[in-house]
Amino acid sequence: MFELNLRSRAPVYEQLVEKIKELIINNVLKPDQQLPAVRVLASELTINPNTIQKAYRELEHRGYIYSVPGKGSFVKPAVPGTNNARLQALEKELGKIISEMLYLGVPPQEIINMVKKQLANKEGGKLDD
Amino acid sequence: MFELNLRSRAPVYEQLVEKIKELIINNVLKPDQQLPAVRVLASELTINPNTIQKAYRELEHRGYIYSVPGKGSFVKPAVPGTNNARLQALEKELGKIISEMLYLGVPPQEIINMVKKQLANKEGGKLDD
DNA sequence: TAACTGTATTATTTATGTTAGTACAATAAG
DNA sequence: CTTATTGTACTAACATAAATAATACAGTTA
Repeated sequence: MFELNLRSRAPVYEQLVEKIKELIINNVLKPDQQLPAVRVLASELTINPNTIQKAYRELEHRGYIYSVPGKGSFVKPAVPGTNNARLQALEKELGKIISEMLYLGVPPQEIINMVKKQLANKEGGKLDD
Repeated sequence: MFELNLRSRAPVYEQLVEKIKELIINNVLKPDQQLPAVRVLASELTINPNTIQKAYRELEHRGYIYSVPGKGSFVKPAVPGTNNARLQALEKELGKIISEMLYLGVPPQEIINMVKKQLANKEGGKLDD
């Protein structure tokens, strides 16, 4: 499914959260699609099932998946306009990145072009549906 | 100078790195300006000098400050076009944020408007010089 | 019933962050 | 030269978090 960097200073469960979140955001994992079972994924990645469960618990807490005992864990369909807190955090992050780009000497117009280019790429990516 | 969240899961030295980096990027700390001495800042924040030194070491490694034994630690002037690796990382981060905004239902045009608004704010901030 | 799901619990090991205390060389000012 | 500052280095001790290991239990499905 994906790979992990065991040497990284970032905890394994955090890496898992980021990777899976990324797959969900990029629509590689579709809404209501079932995720690998805790034990299965643990076996594939040769890490402890508890670590997977910790990642799944975190993903559920952040609203990206939902788990049903006895059935499995599934991708939670996104409901637009629901996550204003997260959106506000993203806008703040965006501000930090822009500030640092300016600091590194990138002209404002080039930053806008970067964004437009990224948006164009994502639109193209929607053809995955 | 600033405040720290000792209850946060983020290590104190990492918080320090982020805060100081932010002050440098936003030009609150000017190029070649001297930073507080390791022991002084440790005393102000009532934390161990070793923790401050660890943060300073990290900041120096990332290219934001330079330290001279016997003299002090200073803000390193940014040289545009020098940090392509960091710029590439920022562009990647930017992509992630844009992807998540789209995922949350933000229209592309609104994202561009956000960026333009942020850029306008930063231009205004340049009046600090 | 049997084989799967998620979930919970306890104990142990390992890694990292933080503090504490001490020490040394370079710099600047008296 | 002396003194007080600076950054830097080192070891030891402690606290916390991450990760593993080994079970166990309840809900679901065939």
